[in-house]
Amino acid sequence: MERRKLPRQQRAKATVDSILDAANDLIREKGFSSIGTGEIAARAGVNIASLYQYFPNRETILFSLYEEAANQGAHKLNSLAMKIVHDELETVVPKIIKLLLTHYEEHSAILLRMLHEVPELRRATRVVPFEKMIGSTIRLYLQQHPEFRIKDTPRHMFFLENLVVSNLTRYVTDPPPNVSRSEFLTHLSRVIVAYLKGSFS
Amino acid sequence: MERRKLPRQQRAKATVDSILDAANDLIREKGFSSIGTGEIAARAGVNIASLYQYFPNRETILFSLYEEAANQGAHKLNSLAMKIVHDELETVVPKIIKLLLTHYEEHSAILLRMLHEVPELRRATRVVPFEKMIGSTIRLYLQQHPEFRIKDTPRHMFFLENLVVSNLTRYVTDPPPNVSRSEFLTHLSRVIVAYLKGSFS
Amino acid sequence: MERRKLPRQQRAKATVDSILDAANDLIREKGFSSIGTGEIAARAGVNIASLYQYFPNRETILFSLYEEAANQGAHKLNSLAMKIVHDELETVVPKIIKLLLTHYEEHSAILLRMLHEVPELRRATRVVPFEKMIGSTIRLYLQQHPEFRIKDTPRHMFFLENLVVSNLTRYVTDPPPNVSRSEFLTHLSRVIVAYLKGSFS
Amino acid sequence: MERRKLPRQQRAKATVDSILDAANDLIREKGFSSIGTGEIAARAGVNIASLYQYFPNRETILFSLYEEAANQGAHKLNSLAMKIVHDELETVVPKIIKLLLTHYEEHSAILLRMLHEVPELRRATRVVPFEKMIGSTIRLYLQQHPEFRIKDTPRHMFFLENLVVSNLTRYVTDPPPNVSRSEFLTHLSRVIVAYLKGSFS
DNA sequence: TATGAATGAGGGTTCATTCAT
DNA sequence: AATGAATGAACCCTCATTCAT
Repeated sequence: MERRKLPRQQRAKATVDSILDAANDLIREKGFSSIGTGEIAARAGVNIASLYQYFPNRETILFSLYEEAANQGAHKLNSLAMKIVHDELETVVPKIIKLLLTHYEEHSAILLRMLHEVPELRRATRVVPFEKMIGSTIRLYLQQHPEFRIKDTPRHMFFLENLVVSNLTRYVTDPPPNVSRSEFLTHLSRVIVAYLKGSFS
Repeated sequence: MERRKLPRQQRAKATVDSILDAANDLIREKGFSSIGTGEIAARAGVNIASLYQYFPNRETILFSLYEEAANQGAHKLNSLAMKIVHDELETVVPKIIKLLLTHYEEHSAILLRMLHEVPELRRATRVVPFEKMIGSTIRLYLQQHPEFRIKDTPRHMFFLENLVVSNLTRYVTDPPPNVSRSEFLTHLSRVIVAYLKGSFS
Repeated sequence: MERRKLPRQQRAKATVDSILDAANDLIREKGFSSIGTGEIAARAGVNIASLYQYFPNRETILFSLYEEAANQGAHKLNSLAMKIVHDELETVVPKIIKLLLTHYEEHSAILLRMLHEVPELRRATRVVPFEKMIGSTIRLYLQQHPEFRIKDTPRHMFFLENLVVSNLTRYVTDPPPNVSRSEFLTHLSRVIVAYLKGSFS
Repeated sequence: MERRKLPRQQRAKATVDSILDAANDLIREKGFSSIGTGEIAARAGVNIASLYQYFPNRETILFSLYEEAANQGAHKLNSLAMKIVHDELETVVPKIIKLLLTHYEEHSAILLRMLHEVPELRRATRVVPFEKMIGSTIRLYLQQHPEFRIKDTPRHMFFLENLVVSNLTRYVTDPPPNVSRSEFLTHLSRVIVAYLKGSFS
């Protein structure tokens, strides 16, 4: 699951990037299971053997794609969280949710469909699902705000994480008719805030 | 996508069933993408050409499997809903949720993983996802209870359906540690009831 | 190393035979390492997938070829040996040697070059080298003729087997100029007889 | 088939040597057909392109290896032969045989397996098989000892050369159980002497 | 009807060798 | 002179599906 060798020269970096880009494009167009290494190489304008100099097998290409999108998202998420960690809850949540929605929209194929459609990836221990990263951020937030009635219990973490991830996921992959983006964001944020404030227990 | 011919004779029925059973078993063991028609036929003790006499292609087998599990679930769901439609909300919801959880647990491979891992199926118009069936039941219920502050608006339907389905789904496929089944059921039901009673708007 | 399935119908037997024949021809023409499954199938006029229905991998094809040539030779050898077992040594040996030479000549590519050039075959435990079969026959003969001064000791077996096999082998693969076939046969037989009679010990 | 350029500098000589050594090691470990140029270069700690600066193709590397082992053996053989050319036959033969056995044992992979397993080498006209070198020495010896009843006829050369080479070869590659080295050497020498003295004609 | 046989199309991967810096 | 990068050509093998008895 490791890359085979790291590109040292500029030319090689370009090759690797074009491979990754090509894979990305093809995934958006055709899904995962139907694309093959040959097709990726062809689209990238790269010899198939070159592809295999940097990626030991097909899976690793997909894995790299996911890793990149997830890490980038986690980075954005954490940056924002750091900045607004001391704001009011009603302000924080919508901002976070909006950022996540945007990121999911930009990388829906990779982040949302890939782990589902290629279950082997999930089994690859090195893959840390983006959802877990979101969960970590939520947990961190809760720990720094002991005033919430909702604590870091397994149950609440489960529901919270799911509340966030599943609604975003579904809004992107299976968008409901007649629900505008802002309407969705507002409502979801409100539900989350209500949950955090413990309107249920 | 239609079955090729309906089995009129007893023997043919048995053949079809053995194919479906074999597919079911293999799916549980190895997932979807890795199982092939030859393997299914072999496991079923049926000649590969016979298999193609009843199923025009690989997809149809999977489709039949899904259809059966979904319809059976919908049937159970509706039966229960009819019986308790006039009970109190706090009684109705946990019963429904429990039934759904049980059904999902029994058919997790088919109902939860298959549509995700085999995206072509989702595109097949004839497949009605079980989630939609759940949505319909919810909608029906809402229509018969105009006293709820939550109405049958697209937004509420979206959140409600998702609340139910995603939590059940995730509880089955990615069970949280340290959250007991009954704890989960209770909490989920409570959240749903709260949502229905409009604790958020 | 087992054949994958046995041909039951006449058609299938023909397919298998044509594969084996094609492989045989190609081996004579080009050697072993350079021929591939695709080439064999093409030459045989058979689809590559059909080939793999009867042979699980490339090696097995070569193996089958060897097995057939070796078994056929062993059979001829034993038939002859049974017939003349009670004749005089000076009569027996030339007949045996001539038979072996003829068999080697007919199957030189398979029997003489294959085991050398494809060392994996030798490691395949199921392959019984033809040379061992010859050795067995020699041993059997010695046991039935206790009057010889040469006994069935490891050392004598080693030399005898080698005397027979290596000279025949080399005569076929690397024929000496100016040594006629009959001259070779006569001389080799004479040496063997001398060795059997113990002109050395 | 020529080396591409002769190494003039010290560093280049070292590079060539490390390539040859690496190839040698790999051959002992894995055989011939399975080792590739990339592997050799990696093991030698040399860039693959550098390798191709000294060897125009894969074959040449193997060829160089053979050439070195064969020439070294021929040299040892001739040195010894010169020294003892006037000794008694019964003394000469065992010494020669022992030297050859030792040399074969030390270079069995190269001298015994390589020409067999890589038939292209044999076809390369520049390769003079070690066996031919042995044959030459035998012939030379016979010419200098006209008192032997065995003359330098094609037939006798064929048998003699084969007697020596094949027994040594087989003893090394396929050692018989329960035949000690010294027993083998003694017996083989005795047979050779007997043959030279014409105990058969 | 049921079964053995056949097949087209592709899919992942490797290797010897050459190019460009 | 030495190295990282690139590549063309294969090769082994599998699978969904159809044919023929």
